[in-house]
Amino acid sequence: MRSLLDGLNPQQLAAVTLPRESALILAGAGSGKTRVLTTRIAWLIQEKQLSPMGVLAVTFTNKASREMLTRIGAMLPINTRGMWVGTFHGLCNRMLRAHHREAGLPQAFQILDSADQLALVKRVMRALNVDDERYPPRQAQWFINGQKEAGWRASAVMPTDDLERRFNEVFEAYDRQCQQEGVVDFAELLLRAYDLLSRNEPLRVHYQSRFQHILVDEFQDTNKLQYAWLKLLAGRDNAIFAVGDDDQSIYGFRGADVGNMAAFERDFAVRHVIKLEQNYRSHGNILDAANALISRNRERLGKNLWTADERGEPLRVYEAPTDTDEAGFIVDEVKSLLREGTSASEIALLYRSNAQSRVLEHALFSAGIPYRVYGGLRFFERQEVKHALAYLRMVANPEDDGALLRVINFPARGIGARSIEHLQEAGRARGSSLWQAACGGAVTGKAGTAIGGFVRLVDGLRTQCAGLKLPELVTHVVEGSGLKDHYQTEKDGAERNENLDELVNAAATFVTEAIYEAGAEEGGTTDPNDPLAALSAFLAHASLEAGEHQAGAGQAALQLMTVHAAKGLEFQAVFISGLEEGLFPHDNSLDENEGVEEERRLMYVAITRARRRLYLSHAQSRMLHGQTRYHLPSRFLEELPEALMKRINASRVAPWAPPPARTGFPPPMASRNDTGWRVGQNVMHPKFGAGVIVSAEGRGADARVQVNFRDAGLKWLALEYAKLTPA
DNA sequence: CCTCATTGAGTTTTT
DNA sequence: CTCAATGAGG
Repeated sequence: MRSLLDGLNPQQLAAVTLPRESALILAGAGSGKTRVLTTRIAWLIQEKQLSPMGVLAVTFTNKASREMLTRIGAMLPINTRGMWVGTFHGLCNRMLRAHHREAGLPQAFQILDSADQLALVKRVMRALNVDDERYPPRQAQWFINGQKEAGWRASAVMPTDDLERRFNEVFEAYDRQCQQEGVVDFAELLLRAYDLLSRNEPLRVHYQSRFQHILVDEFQDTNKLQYAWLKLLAGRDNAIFAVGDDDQSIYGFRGADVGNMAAFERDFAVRHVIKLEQNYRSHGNILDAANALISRNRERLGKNLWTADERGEPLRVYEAPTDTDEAGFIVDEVKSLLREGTSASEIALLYRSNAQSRVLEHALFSAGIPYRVYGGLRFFERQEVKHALAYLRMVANPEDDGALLRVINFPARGIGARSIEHLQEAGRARGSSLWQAACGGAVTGKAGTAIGGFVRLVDGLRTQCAGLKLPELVTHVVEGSGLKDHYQTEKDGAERNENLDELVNAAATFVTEAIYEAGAEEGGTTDPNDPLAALSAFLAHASLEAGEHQAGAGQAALQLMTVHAAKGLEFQAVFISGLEEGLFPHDNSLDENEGVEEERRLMYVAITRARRRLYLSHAQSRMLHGQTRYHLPSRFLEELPEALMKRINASRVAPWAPPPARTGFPPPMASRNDTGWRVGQNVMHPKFGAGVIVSAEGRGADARVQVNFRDAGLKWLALEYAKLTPA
């Protein structure tokens, strides 16, 4: 019989078979970290007679947790359903559903996604009369999430300035409103689960004695609250097996704290730190480039990837005059890769920000190459789906003001802004939900009649749905709400109605596949046969897995995504485009603490996605926000060893050839000025260093140019005095 | 109350 | 440029 441990290298084997004690596994890119995680779980169950229910395995994405379950299922003859393998949010949701009473939540509590949350923040701010010019709702949302992720409620926050004081008032009112409506945001799922365990000793003891082994994937991405939750579950006796890579920490901007790795070593007196440094993914040149780049970072735990594989090809570097040319180059190369037999789905086009996908898409579309963009609008975030979900939320819990506001006048039934304001005033006056205000006939007159119609509609749906199974229930709501009819008559409604049908399918799939895992927790109150519980579980699924339900996923298509979205994936050939100062590294990250280091890690992640071939490209000029912008090549290009690279265009494009005119457009205002310098030209200044000319004006003694310096920023220079040299 | 036009802002993002 | 959010007019 084939052993679980066959084919593991010594480090992997050591990690998999560690005794029951906390350990940190530093797993480099492509070093087989998922294999180690899943094999350890299987090994514990098979060789150490650990019950599958004694394992808690946490990941960040649904995809990763599904992958883990699939692999465990392939290794062991057990039913993985019901195992506690999931995302932080998914597992907290599960815990809160099972103990909603102890957690102070209604049985049918709903989960707000970011958009729902922002809407609620805005609503609260309006109620508090907060000036949204001085206090932008987005920032308030960011503040609230930041506090929660650090483990703080509004009552515990010590505001340091006026802005924070105001935001904290919003925070407090927001949480009160959430409680009244019976809704929780993503961060609240974690905070509430943490509070539940820390306050409820019997429950804590119960889970602590159950989860003898806790395994954490992508540990470098945990935030303070997630770490605290893990510590609570670990208690004194349980072992945490943390797998992570500090070099791939790219979510610092949203609260991930690499410091948790050091804290973990200290707090858990970790004796075994195992480094997985053998890379099974990339050719030598690619790996060397990645190593050279990341060695520039100061804050590292230290790790050097190596491969037994051959050196492979050099990295191909291309400098294009414009973003359009860059896209054209990429399309040409893609075509030849496809001709050579590389599968389209094995080719990835990566970029730093989503806005950059447009040019690439345009070029690919014109060339007739099938592609798929990740990170677009997700299924459960589509307008029509959100509307249907809002009706479903009203069925599950009519106190949900957010859901009510979304659909009270959709499809239009004559309830305008004024009527809604009246309703909100009434709700505020009685301290009740909008639904109760509406039922109580708080608004009179013509508007009252319309509102009454809405109340009867929702009441009708609620009674009619009482005995229905989930898929029928969804069908009934989609039709009974009038959404179907509404989109039937709208001109672009056909696709929307297809998505509504797809929602019914999603509900049917959910029932057969997912629901029973959530039910029947010991000590819990969730009954899988209770239709309300089923509906709540489905709605939670919709919030927590917004992205997973995508059409046309399986087809052979080129993969377009941001570098962030590419983490964890690998491809035969990878293009990293837009390697320009200001874009990658991004301007907005440069002034942040360690911002450049995080950008560099991002670049490291990008490089290490490639197995065999890696293209790096940049453009001298680029359309950004409707304007032509000129950027210097990214510093990251200079940080890669020249010996590993092949500049494939050196002969084709002279350094300061004017960008060719685009057909149908006036030529970029580059060439025509009297200063003797060209916009877009790279220059050197004795004091300010490297820069690029952004604009130029005047002549003779008045001639001056505006230069964007990499380090010194934007400057106007009088050419009579400035010692500018071409670079 | 609804539709069209103007204005303004615009990293990365999973849950 | 392109989307979202406001404001004027039907």
